Amino acid sequence: MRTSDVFELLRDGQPRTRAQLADLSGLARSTIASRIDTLMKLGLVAPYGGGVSTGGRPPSLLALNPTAWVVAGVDIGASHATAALSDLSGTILVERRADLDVALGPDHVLGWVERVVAELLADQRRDPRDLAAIGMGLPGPVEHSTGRAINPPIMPGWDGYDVPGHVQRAFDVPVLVDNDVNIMALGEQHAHLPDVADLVFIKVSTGIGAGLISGGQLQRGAQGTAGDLGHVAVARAAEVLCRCGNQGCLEAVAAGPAVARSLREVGVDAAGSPDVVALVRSGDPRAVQAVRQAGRDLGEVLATLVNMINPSAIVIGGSLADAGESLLAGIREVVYQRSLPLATQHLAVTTSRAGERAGVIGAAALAIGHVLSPEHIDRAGALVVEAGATAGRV
Amino acid sequence: MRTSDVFELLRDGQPRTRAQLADLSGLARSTIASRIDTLMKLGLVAPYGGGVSTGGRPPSLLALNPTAWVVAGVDIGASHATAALSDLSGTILVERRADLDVALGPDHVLGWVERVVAELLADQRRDPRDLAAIGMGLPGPVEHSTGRAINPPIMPGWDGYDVPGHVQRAFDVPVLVDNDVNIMALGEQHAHLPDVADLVFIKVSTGIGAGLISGGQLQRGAQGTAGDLGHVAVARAAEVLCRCGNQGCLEAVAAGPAVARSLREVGVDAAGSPDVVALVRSGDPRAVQAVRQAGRDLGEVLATLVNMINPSAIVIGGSLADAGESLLAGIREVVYQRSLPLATQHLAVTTSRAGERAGVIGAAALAIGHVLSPEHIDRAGALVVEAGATAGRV
DNA sequence: CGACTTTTGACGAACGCTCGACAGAAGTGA
DNA sequence: TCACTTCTGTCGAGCGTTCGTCAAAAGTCG
Repeated sequence: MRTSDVFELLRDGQPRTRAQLADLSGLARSTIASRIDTLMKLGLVAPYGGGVSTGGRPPSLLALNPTAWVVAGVDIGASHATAALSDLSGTILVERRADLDVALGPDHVLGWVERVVAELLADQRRDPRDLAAIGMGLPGPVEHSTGRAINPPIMPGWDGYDVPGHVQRAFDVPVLVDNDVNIMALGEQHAHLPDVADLVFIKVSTGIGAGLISGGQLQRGAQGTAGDLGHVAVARAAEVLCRCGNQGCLEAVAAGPAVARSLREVGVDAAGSPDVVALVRSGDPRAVQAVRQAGRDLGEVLATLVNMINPSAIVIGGSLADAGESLLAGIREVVYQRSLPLATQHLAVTTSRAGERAGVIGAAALAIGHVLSPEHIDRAGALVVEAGATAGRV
Repeated sequence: MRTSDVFELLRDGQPRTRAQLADLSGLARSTIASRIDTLMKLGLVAPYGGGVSTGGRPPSLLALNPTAWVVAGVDIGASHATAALSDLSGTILVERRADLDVALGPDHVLGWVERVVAELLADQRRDPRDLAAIGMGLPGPVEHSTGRAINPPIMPGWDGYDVPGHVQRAFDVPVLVDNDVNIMALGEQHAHLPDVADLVFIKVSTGIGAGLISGGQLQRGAQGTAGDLGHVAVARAAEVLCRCGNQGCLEAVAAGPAVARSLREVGVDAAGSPDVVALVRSGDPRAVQAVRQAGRDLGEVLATLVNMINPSAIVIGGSLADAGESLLAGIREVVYQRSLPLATQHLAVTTSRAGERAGVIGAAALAIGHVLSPEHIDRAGALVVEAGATAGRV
């Protein structure tokens, strides 16, 4: 069948003529035509304006049609949840956010997810059958291959729960689940496209975690616990006891609650990340200093990370990242001093481009990556051909 | 063509009958038969003893034939070089080692390589055309995609040199080049097969470097400099000046020369790693203590690495690794204390299984991975079919 | 030793994919 | 308006792949 290899040529979003596709693929124009036909039946490819005539009939430009299907991206946090609908280019069409305690358990939370996704579909006047896949992020360790949470610390009732199974009773589509920080890393990668094969996303809020994208692939590690930065040792935390029971953890000095605590110790009233951020924005020098120091502590760990996995971008997100340049300055200060020049010469250290939406964008990207994979396209193409279907039903 | 998907079923080395292959692949027995025929013409698959009859004609077992082709694995060190011939299972058939200064330049060194590989082929009475590919490791940063060294510190004359181009004038086969530590990581992965998708190899000798295999893939990073452990900061080195010009580098306290220096400071005569290892083996308590401390320093960095990329095995190699358990004990002491239980519960910290041969085994594995890739197999299969060739010539 | 069972290799039919050709459509330029 | 150019879509021919069948081969079992 190999419908997918023609699709791959259009995957970059650039419109092309049939002749160009034939040249690029080496196939005959008529072969291209029949495959384009399949893709147009699926709705994945659509005419894109008219081409410019060179003296004869003008060619028709063809391009990926991002509106063929929609996917849902869901970001479950500890105390809130966001669900969004996205087209196939990763553009968020509609979004809904709610306060929702993950501790209410999977039945309650997934019930909300299913209800809201159905509402969003209705809102967009899309047939539920236009939904091609669902991506979801959970605030704890997830076994990506099965979509189950494993020993999550803050999610009572979720351990080993079959999340895809539950959701698929409502929507019979692929459900991809991953850790929320991994999801956010994917979201940032999407915001930095094209050409970011090696990106590290750091989330600094109540805890500290990282999502690692290396060689274009999300790295999950042997037990799926890769990216656990929070409990790496840093010098300044040597005497500080962490909630994990160990001493010296990064999280114990650089996460939101730790920075707030350090401010309280010098008489500033701050309860958590939001207070700290507000103080920094108001220009409070003690808060700026405290955040910058947290950045240095973080930078100590990131310098090691840079030497080891040599990313091209480090993106800082999470609630404390809203403190902006103060945090970045501390990080850069240490990273550029402690890492090798070769590794840092093209390294960008920035705050999140996707912001609060990183999670849902990444969840949608995970779903899109699945449905636009060659295997999925070929499967869908074979179905539409054999059925002689009239529209993009799969 | 898709000869490769049948080959993939035999890739694990297990012999199977045609009927089993048909079941596994879902193809008809007759289809399997014709593909097996192609693979047997290539020599890649051969009859493997006889099967057990279940009442009728006994089936013939088929298995991958590792002797169909040979590959060369070459490990270039700073002051010595090793070249080996390997069959397709990664078994080293013959090996030659020589003192050879890499600073003599690419012409001299690659001349040696080409001469020795030709000799080894003659030694094994293999036709030079049986050579399918060459894998090579160089002691410095390498751009793997082009096979060129980039800004190598200890390889004058090699910067930007087209290594594959030179070698291919002597042997017209694919030439894969990589960093020597990456190559050794591949060698260890081969020695730990099956099922080591996440392995970190650490080489401790004059310097300290790491080869990272994550998700089954060698991770090279954005500039190809991933795995640079030597210049990560550790607490104990804070005041020590490193050859890189920075202070606090791991290498400055835990590499071979650093350990030797620390011994000289307490009056023990030791020039480098070999002396240190000899002293440890003789039971000198000061040397044991010094090596163990180097292990602790290393462990500090590795604990961070374990939390971040969550490998299933850490393998220690390089000349200082010959000091054995003393070094490992120091590493384990810190890693198991500083890393999260979830990440360490299935973590193995061991010395190299492949030992001095890790480099050539890994270089051979790199070459084998290339020639047994589906693309290469299909290309070779198409050639043998269209040519109606009589033997496994490609 | 002969009947039976199971595998093997060969063969021809069917199928699907790919290609080139051709007629029609949609513009340009005189 | 007409000749010319270029693109589109359809169609039949050709080709390779895949499959089922069948006779021969190579065992087991009574």
